This record gives sequence, structure tokens and C-alpha cells, in this order.
Amino acid sequence: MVVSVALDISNNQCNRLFDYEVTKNLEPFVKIGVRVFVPFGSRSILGFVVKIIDETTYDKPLKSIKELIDFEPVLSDELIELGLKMSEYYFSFLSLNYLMMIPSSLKVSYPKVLKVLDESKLSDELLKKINNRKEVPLSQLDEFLTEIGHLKKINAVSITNLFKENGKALTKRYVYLADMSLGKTNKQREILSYLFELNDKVLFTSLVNDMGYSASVLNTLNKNGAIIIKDEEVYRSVNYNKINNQKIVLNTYQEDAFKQISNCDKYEEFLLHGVCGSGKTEVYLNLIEKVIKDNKTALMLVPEISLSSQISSRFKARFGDMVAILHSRLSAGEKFDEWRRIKRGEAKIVIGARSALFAPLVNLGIIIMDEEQETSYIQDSNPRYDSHFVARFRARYHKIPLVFGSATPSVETYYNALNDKIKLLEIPIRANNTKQNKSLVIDMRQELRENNKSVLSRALQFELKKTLSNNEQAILLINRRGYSTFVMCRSCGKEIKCPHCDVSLTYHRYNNSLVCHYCGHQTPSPSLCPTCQSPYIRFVGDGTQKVEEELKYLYPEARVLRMDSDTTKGKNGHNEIIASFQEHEADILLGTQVVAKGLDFPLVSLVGVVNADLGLKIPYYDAYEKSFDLLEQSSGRAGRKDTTSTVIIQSYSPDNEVIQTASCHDYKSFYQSEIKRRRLMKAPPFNSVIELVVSSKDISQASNEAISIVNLLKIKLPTATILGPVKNCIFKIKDRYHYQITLKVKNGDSLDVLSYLNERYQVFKDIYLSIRRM
DNA sequence: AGCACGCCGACT
DNA sequence: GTCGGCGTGCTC
Repeated sequence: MVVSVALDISNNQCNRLFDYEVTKNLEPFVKIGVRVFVPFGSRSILGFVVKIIDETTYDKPLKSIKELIDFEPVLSDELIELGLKMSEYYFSFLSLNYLMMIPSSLKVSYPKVLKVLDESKLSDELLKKINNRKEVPLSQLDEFLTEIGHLKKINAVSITNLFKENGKALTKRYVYLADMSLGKTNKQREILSYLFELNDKVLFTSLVNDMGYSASVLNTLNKNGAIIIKDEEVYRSVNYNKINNQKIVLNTYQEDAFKQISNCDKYEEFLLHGVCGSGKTEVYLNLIEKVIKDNKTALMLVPEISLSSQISSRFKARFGDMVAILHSRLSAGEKFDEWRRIKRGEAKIVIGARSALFAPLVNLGIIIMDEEQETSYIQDSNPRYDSHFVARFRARYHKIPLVFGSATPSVETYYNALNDKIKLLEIPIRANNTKQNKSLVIDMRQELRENNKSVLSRALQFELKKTLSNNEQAILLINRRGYSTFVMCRSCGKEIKCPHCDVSLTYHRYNNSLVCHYCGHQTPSPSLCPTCQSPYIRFVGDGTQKVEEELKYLYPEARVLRMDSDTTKGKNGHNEIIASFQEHEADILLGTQVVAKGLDFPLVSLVGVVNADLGLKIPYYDAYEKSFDLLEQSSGRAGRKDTTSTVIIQSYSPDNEVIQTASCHDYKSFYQSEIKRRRLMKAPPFNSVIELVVSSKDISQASNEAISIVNLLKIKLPTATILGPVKNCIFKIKDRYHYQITLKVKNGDSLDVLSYLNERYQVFKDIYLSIRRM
């Protein structure tokens, strides 16, 4: 038996499958998706069994699997296949895809240990430190490293990689002695007497791997009743608070959406488009209930931010212990427990952020992605993926409906809905029949002309005063996507940059230092400008502080809560602030994007967007879409109850179509103007955007290589739009020079040339190519 | 990645 | 002469 294994190594050259022989005794247990421990070069590392094959194409003799870690696969065939697809589509490392899919407790580390072979060669100090231990972690022997180097050369010690599981394995298979007298052969009696002498249960793996007994002997003994083989695991149960469940009668729109989706028994995509408060969640609850009745399981994705709040409690109220909730605030142990509850089929409903997509659910009946347009559905760091892609894979695999829900769908999803790729279901009214007021747009240029130099317009000041005197709450939003705090010299106008990278250093207040975002370079914050020695350097902040000062000055009696990266430092900082605001411990909540997302504050009657334009200026194709979404979401924060509420949008370009359509909550008009821009820009949904970055320490090598790649792309992809090569926006990172090529390809075009390039550049030492699908 | 192997400068 | 620096190449 031969298996192809994905190795736990994140490296271009090892990003492929390696074949291993399976010894006879392990054969019955090796399945797709189990973790194995394999020899690789002079080391031993973790791998995932991806394929079981008849014979290898490798021309040298194969090595054998050293140890089997799982008796039950940690990854299903489905997830193994998904990993392969993701790695092909996103040009990412296969092993990282698999590691991302399992709880961190099932990952391993490789601590090095020292074993003594010839004591007489060791120094007294070292011997004392080792203190007769058989294996000593190398990490405890820092001060002896030079000596150990010598000892290793003369074979007085050996250094080996231990293989350490971070948590408990999924199951441990144990062997118990049942009846001594049933041993028939010599081998059988040998095992039985060993068990008898030990007088304890024994790990199945130790009998097979360490003592060399074949599994078939043990199986025979088990069949004859001489021993008992049992899979055991320890696990804590997670307790949930039970909340009363209120079932709400669906209105006709909700009912229609429910019927259409629940009647679907194949892979099909739906877009549930309903304004804020239109009762989409109630539709989800009913859909999931139906799926559970049909004895299937359900996966519900929500943006990370809303998990802390209401949605999860509503689901727990309705479905109780059947719900597993996965979010980033769980400890590793808690995540592992939830994961196992899902794996064993105890939890049939999974609610979670993006990473919950990989929940080990079998027999899926529906996938729901709420607030489908949220950027948190895209994982930006390696391995990069878009939840839409993964959700589509899983829904197609299980032949089930995939439901996207949103008040402001992404342009791409809405385009697909209008073109019959996704079935559009609309809920045009709010469930409680309240109506959404038009937002008030304030022209900040006019304010300045009329000599109001404050960042707060007169209208906003007036409304704030009114809100405070009514003892109600207000939210002020600062749109600062892509901004950071950096240091600028007012004399020479230069900002302080990283000596290795071409970026401004970010100011960290807590230790008064400057840090490079890209390479981690850190330096104390200077008091003189390094370029011109002027003492007039200042911190260009994000504006929250300035607004806060202004509020304090204008309304000294108001209690202001600030929510930004500085005040949400602690693990729970963010939640605490929200809870405190909900308890009306503050009158004004001031913050960035996060305050706009999906939170429910019934006492809020005023929402002010301090600078609506900033997000529009960012040079990404989706800048308008994101701004519209933000404005629409923030206005949704006002008037969650029946009180008449006000939304004020301050802008220096009040005629911009985003500001205009968002102030009327007119998604369709926004979409119509936006889709025209996208077509002109050859942006999604009309084209896919792929970025290639070529880098080298040698500036001309990087540029030459980029040019030759562009030339190749021009031949292989004649219909594509190819931009560049241009210097990357951060040209120099860690002393390497970066050139970027942007590729806009028609959906469905063959990208074989990219796979080819990806493979070809793996062999080069000093020149890297990274391919990112946007 | 990480480890072995191998080819050059600085030292007993 | 040898130690040990890091560039190079390979791992089923």
C-alpha cells in the first residue's frame, strides 16, 4: 500500500505530495484524512494522507510511514478534496490549508531533544544539568550549545526531533485484557501475558508501532473475546445558558423565501435581500429547523463581529445543545471540544465566523452566509481564501442550497442574482413596519465657508445637544479604512520611514516607539526629525482623538466612549466597550468601522458620520461599495426601536453618488451606477483580478524578471488586461525589491500559465514570485 | 523549512 | 593543518 502525503512544511519546493509505503500492520488503519508521522530527509514530520495509490511515480525506493496518529481521519474526504482545490485556485500551500481546517490542538510541534550516547565525553556541568534524564529538551540547554555541537560530531550525543501533539488526539485506541485463557497461538499468548503482567490498558499504537505485533493478531484476539479494543477520548462539555425561545410568525415575504429555499433539493444559490431589520434571521431559523427535521446538519456563517452579540443567543434559544458556536475568542481547548462535538454528530448546527466553514459536519443540508458582503469573509493572510469560494465547494459537494443574506449585497453577488446565477429573494419591508429615515447630508465645504472650523458641523452639534438633553445615545463614526498613525515632521514634511522597507513607521503609544508593519523593525520614538533635526515633529493620528477633544470641549458633561485599536487592546476590550455602551454607561460612542457593524443599541437616536469621504479616496475597485455599505450599516444603527432617529453624513463631496444613494438607502440606484463603473474598469464581476509580485534583492533582476513574465502572459493570455510591471506600493521590504503585475482575466479563462509560473519559480533561490487571487 | 554537504578564511 | 562560516541542494 502506497499513500501520497501532504507534509507539514510551508515551503514552495515541498508544496506537493510525497509518497510513502505503508507497512502491513498499519494498512487496515490508514485512510484518507488521517495524520501520519513520516521520515523526511533526516527529520520526521507530520503529514496528512491525501491519496491512497497503487504505485508511485517516484524512482527511488519509498520510505515507510513511521507512525499512525489517528484511527479516525481528522479530515473527511470532502475536506481533503477542498484543500486540493483551494491550493490550485489560490496558489497556496496545501499543508497550510489542511492545518487551517483542524483545531490547533491537533497540530504538532517538533521540540529537539538531546540523548546521551557516551557519558564519559560530557563535561561535569552538562552531566549535572542532564541529571540522568534519558531525553533532555534542547531548549533547556542554551548555555551548552557549543559543547553539544562538539559532542554531536564525536557521536557522544544525538539530537532528535521529538514529535509533540499540542493537544489530545482525537481518539486513543486502547487494548484491555479480557480473558487470559483464550490465547490460541504463541503470538497470542505472548500478547496476553504481556497485558497480564502490565495489569493495565495498553495503547494499541504501542503494541503495533513499538512492539511490532500485527494488527490482525490483535483483531483476532478481540474477535475471540480475549481482549477488548476500545477507542477512548476525554472531553469537557461546554455549557450553554438556556434562553426562552420566541417563535415569530413569518410575513408573506419571509414565508415565500422560506418555501423557495426549503423546496430546493439540489445545489442552488439564493440571495436573501432584505433591508436592516427585515427579519432575515427568522427565515434562517426556520430553514435550519427544517433541515434538522430532515436529519441533516446546517452551517451558518456570520461576520466575526456579530458573534459576540445577539445572533448566537437566538440560535441557542431555539436549538439548545445542538448548536456549536465557533469564534476567535474561544480558547484552544474550547475550540477543540466544539470541534469534537461536531465531529461526533452531537452538534448538528454550527454557527461561526469564516473559519467555521471547515467545521467537520457530515450530511450537510444547508449553508447560510449572513451579511454576505462583509470583508471579514475573506482571509487575507496565508492561506488566502474567500468564504464564497469555499461555501460554493461545500454546497456543491453536498448538493444543497447555499443562501447569501444581505441588506447591501456585494456588487458581484447582486450582479449574479440579476443574471440568474443566484436566485433573488427580496424582503422589501421591515419586520416591525418602522420606516428608515432619509439621512441628512451636510456639505462640509459650506461649513468652512461659513467659518465653522470644527470637525463637527453645526447640524451635528445641534443634534448631539438634543440627543444628550433627551438622555438618549449617539454614535459617531470615523471612516478611516487604510489609515494608520505615523510621525511627520512639520518643518521638512517628511515622515519617518523604515530603513529596510519603503513604508512609514507606525507609532505605538504604549511604549512610545515606532514599529515597521512589514518587517517588525522597532525604534524608540525620536524627539528630533532624523532628516532635518527639527524638533517640530508630530503624530498624524486617525482623528478619533481630535473628535474626542472637540466633544469634551463642546459637551463637557457628556460621557464619551472611544472604540478604536488603542482602546480595544485587551482580549475582551471590544466586548466590554459595547456592553458598557449598551448599559447606557456612556452617551456618545466614538469609533471606526467596528461601531457600524450589526450591533443593537436601542437607545441610540443619532448617528453621525464625521468624514464620509475618506473611504472613497482609496484606490481599490471596491472603495465605493465598501463606503456605501458602511454608510448604510451605520444608519441602520439608528432607530432600532420606534423612536424617530437622525442620521447625519458629513462630506466634502456631497454630490458623490455613493453619498447620495446611501442617504436615501437606495441600494438599487447605487448598484446601477456602480456596475457601470465596474464594467469600464474591467473589475469584478466582469473580470477576476490577480496580482503577481516578483521580488529579488537585486533591483534589476527583479525588474527584468517581471518584464519577461509580462511578455509571457501577453502571449499566453491574449484577451487579458495586463498592467505593469510597476514598483509595488511598498517597493522595498526586508531589503528585497518588489514589482507588481496586475492581471484582469475573463472569468473562466484558462490560467494554466499561472500554475506553470508558480511551479517554475519554485526552483529559483533568489527570486520569488507570489500570485494572489483578489 | 531544516539539515547535510562542501568549499573558503582565520586561528592553534 | 583544523574549525566553523554560510552558500547550495535535496528531501518520498
